[in-house]
Amino acid sequence: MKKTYLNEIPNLVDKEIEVYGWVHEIRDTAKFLFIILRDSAGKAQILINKEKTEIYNVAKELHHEDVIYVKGIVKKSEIARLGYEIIPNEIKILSKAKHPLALDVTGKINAELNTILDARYLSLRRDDYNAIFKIQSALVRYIREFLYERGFIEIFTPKIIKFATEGGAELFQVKYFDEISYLAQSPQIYKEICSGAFEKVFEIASYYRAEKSRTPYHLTEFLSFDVECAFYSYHDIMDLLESLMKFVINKLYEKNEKEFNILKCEKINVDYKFERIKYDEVISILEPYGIKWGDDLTQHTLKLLEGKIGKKFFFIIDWPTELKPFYTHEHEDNPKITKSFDFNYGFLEIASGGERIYNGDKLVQKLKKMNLNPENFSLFIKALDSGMPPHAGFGLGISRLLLILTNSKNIKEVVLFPRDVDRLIP
RNA sequence: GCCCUGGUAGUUUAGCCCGGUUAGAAUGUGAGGCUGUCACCCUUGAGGCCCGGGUUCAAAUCCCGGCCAGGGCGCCA
Repeated sequence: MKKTYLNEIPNLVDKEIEVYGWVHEIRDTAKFLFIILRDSAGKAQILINKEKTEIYNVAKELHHEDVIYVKGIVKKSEIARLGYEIIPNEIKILSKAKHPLALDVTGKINAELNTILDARYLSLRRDDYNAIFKIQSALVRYIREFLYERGFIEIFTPKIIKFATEGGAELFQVKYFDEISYLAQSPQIYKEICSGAFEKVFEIASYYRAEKSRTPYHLTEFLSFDVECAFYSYHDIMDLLESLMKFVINKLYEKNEKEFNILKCEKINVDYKFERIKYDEVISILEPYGIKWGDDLTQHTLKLLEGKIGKKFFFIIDWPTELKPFYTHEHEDNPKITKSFDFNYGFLEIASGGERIYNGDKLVQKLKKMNLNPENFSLFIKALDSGMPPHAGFGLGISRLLLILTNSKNIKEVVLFPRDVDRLIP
């Protein structure tokens, strides 16, 4: 016989099955011992009659999170709240859990975030965290589904890089044999180069920033979803991102209802046109708060904006040139602003992108203007000089999106093994 | 890096303001009991004041420093 997964048992009434899983709950009454068994697919009640001493002698030794094997008959039950139960003919303990455990897997006694992270080996077994990461898996799957359907090529770019190229975010140094290298903070130039060959590319991977940020939204290692498309304008890219978001979120609500029910989080409505608000308009909305043109929009500022326009998905477009990275393409008729966008849900930035400079000479000019060394970009400049089409793209924070979808409070909750300024373990 | 708040059994939490109690509870864990439980229930045992210094006859409680955590800010292609 094969392992039966616990979600299958309603179809196996009166059949003998073999199940494997973890002891989730134990209730000990006068005549019966009730074990709630949990596996990756669901839960089932094991009903043990204490008069069956052979089985009871094994079962009375059970503790929370012990791993067991049960062979038994599935019975429909009016009394059992799950509707079905398993009457065992044999129980084996495969792996003992040493007590006390670091946290309560049933979630009846909650644990602090720090405890939850330290004991990820247990908190991932909790229904809520389990659901979050099943949603993450589905989210990535639907992104791939959407893009493969539209002729995109998935790429894998290097995470160990030679040059600390830009100002801005600090990079982690890595000893690379006899030279110094860095952990990539984005696939930017590599995905642009790839778009010059494949036209439409994407990558889902982790990147690194050595910033001592202590916020509920920043990590030193974060999962990014990057897209780059040749012959796309920034409005084309926003169209793509908007339809992708609608597809992915609707599909999640359709296919992963079980997980969202466990999390008890309200569905986010995406059934509207995602507004594209010009940076200029944002400034005029925020003028009463002393925000002026040229200011970056901090989280605090964006919270004020959310208060004005409400909590929804929207784009902020046409950012001042000096607020955007060196590769961002300016508007031809007004070089003070760029063909760029941020994509937000309320105050939280989820993605940013835009059109890129695709002419080598222009890029060199721009690098010099920003006090960056063109020599460090020689590969990229050659690529631009070798027939680089106009192109645009974006980078999206997967965990920030997951945070919103699962109504979580801290990004560390939705990352399996988060890395922040103070946490390198587990 | 700055500001605020906190740190009490494995976990979660009361007590702290107003110093003196066998430091209380829940859950988990050991023992026993209980008519099918479903946050089962009942009896009973074990288990705790972050670290260092100070004030005081006396510190979980007040003060200072450290470490750790959470939040706010800053930093942040």
